[in-house]
Amino acid sequence: MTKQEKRPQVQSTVKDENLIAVRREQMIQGAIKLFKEKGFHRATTREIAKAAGFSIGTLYEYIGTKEDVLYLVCDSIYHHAMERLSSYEVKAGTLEELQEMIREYFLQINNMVDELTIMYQETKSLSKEAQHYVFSKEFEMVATFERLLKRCVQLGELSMTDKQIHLAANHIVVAGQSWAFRKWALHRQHSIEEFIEMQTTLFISGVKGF
Amino acid sequence: MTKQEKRPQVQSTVKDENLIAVRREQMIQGAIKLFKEKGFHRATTREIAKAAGFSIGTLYEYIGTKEDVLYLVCDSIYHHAMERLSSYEVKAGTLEELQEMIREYFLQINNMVDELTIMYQETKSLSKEAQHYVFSKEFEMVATFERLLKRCVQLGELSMTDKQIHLAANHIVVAGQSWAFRKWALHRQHSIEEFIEMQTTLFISGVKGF
Amino acid sequence: MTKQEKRPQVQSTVKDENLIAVRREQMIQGAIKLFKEKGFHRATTREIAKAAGFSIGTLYEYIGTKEDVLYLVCDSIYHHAMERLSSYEVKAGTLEELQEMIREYFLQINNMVDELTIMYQETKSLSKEAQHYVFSKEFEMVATFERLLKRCVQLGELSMTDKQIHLAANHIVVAGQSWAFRKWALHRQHSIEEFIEMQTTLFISGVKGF
Amino acid sequence: MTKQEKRPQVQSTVKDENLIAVRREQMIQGAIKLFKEKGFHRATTREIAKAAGFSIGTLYEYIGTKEDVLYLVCDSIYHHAMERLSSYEVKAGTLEELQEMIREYFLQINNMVDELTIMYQETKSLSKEAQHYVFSKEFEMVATFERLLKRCVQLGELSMTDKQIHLAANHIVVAGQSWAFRKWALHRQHSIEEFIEMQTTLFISGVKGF
DNA sequence: CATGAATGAGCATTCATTCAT
DNA sequence: TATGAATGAATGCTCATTCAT
Repeated sequence: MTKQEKRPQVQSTVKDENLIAVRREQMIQGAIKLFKEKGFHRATTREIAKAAGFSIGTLYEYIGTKEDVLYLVCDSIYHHAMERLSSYEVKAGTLEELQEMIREYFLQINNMVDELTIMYQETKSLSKEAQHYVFSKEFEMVATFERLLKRCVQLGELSMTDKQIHLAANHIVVAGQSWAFRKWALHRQHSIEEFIEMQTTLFISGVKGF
Repeated sequence: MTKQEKRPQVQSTVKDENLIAVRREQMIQGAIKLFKEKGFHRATTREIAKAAGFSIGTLYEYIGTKEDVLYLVCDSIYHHAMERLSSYEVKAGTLEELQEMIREYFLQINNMVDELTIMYQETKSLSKEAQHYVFSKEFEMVATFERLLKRCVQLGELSMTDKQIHLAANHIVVAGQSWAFRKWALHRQHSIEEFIEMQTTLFISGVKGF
Repeated sequence: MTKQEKRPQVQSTVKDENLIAVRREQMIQGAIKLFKEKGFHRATTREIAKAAGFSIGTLYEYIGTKEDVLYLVCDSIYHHAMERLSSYEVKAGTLEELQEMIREYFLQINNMVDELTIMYQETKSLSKEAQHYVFSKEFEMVATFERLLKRCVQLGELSMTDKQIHLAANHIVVAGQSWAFRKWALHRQHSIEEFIEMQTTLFISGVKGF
Repeated sequence: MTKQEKRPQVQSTVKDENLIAVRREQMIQGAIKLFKEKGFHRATTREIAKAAGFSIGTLYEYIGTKEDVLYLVCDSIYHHAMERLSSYEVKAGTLEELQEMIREYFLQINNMVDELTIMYQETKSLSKEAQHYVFSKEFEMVATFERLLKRCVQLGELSMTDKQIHLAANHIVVAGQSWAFRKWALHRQHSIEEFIEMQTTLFISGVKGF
């Protein structure tokens, strides 16, 4: 099991937990829109507040630092994009299941291309602590694929060492991400379906080669 | 052949071309060191000047904008990292050549892990024009792998459609990059040699599956 | 009638119109004092803010550019100095009325010698747009004298062509201004009352000569 | 007689007086062209040097401060424009001579409208010392008209007190200057000949009124 | 809780002046 | 004498953060 990173806490002077959740959601949606356009650094806190629909003063009732907004955004993106997948419980351990999992993962990425692009580009602006937390979420995704591959190996569907499994899991995670961060190079020439199909073939044939 | 993008010009008030080259090199080296630590946005022009070994005034004798420093850095990195490889002329068109090419590419990335990480992370802060230029350089790298794969297909070593070739070329380029930008996930568990070997196997077996 | 120039707008991030008016007034008073001493170019925005009684940050909540301060100052000076006069409605059309008008105009200038000196000297530092606006205000002053002279001609008090009227109106406006911008040459030798009396004689006799 | 102001000295490291004169003339011509376009403050020393046809280093061999350039320019303009006139020796002392003198003065101004505009606008940027010097030159011009008027009074052509003479002399000097600094208001509607004729009439009739 | 005016440290950039060659 | 690279103080402006209302 993965070492469970503690979710960094974001300060708020407001008590009502419910309100906090609501306001932060507004904030996140506004910020995502803004960051897409100008990136984190070029977006000002005033703009973020405005995009969220409230005043700069209110913004600071719900966060401690500008960086908190970025963290909230990254956390939210990961939550929506990967939470379901990374808690996936391996069932059969067949190549079909692997294929299906890859498909789910790639489709999810395709659903959130812009959001994920933000995440990949801005993560480095987070504090070390927050960065670790985000990385740990991604690590869970890798771990999920590892579990699945390991199962396939156990069941004799594949033959791989642990190192190969680790690398292959990372590999598939990166391949998925590349659909987002290489949008400019890939989307013009391939549909998501083609991309999934080809990547799956490439990967499955690849790991069979081990 | 690739459409040749014009290299964006960086302004200088100094006339001596030689001196410009020298000072810019100092600047680039200092900036790389600095950007590694704090990233482009958090590095101030004064710090850049200091890291380069001269005053802020002198810095601005050799550039027009802070962004120019980033461009110079990216350009230099790409130049050193990829120039030789992306102008590679296909010879035999065998799988061995492909393997060798992959190896060269990955080793080159390993040589410049930190520099390339900077590049991948900061490119988006460049002006659209400079971004295009940098992307075009990367595109050349993809094109090189495409040429090689295409040759392999022509010679019957592989069987792939053009789309598959395009995707596979992108794939291998990304795989190489991941050694840099996923340092935190990969370097602890794999040596570069292992990484190369496994990725090569994965890739060659993969494309054979087409 | 004069073509009505649009008053150039000065940006502010503050919403309370009332507060804007108050702060700008502070700013104008501080700036006038400062510009008297060192002129617009040598006064720094920090000094302006300090003279206004607030911080540099606050200054920029009420203006967009340093130049805006100058515009605000010029506009304010003209407003206080000339607004009442330049909207003057001709009544009798006698030489007495003309004399009285000149007197009013000169006295007004005498009230604001320093402010007007600033205006005459710094106008050229305004943007073309703002310059036009200020010039248009001055043009109204000229036009007022033109209307008055024209009336005198209609009533047979004077005999002048339109060109002569135009020139004479400009002449009297300049004569008034000279009391401000030639302070060094005139104030030591003449009191304002003497100046008014002599200039009036000079002018009235002058135009009678046409 | 006028108190003779000492001409402020401009520092130079070069010994050859002849060369100094040549270089300064180049400098003045370049600077005038530049100041017309952007004014003194916005023109940089580098631009001045370039406009003069030599390097920034050389510029500073012939002046001590940027302000020296402005002083040199103002001095030169006054020299060319007024030297001849302000050393004028009164002859007959008739109204015809007065008229002729006014005409000469106005024509001279018309010849150098742009240069004089520079002078009127930038004088205030000079050091107090240099300002005094320039003012003293202008004072000589006033004094010349005073001498002429005084002579006319002596010969019974006019009847004026000393104060009236002083004011009238200032008046005519200002009237001439207004042809330059109110170019925008006057040149469109009047030719220089019309302007001279009307101003002369206005003035002569005016002073006759005393 | 919400607001938005106030703050001032911080930053990119400019430019007059110097001085080694 | 002429050159132009180097310098760094100075400046306009921004923006995260605070706090009185």
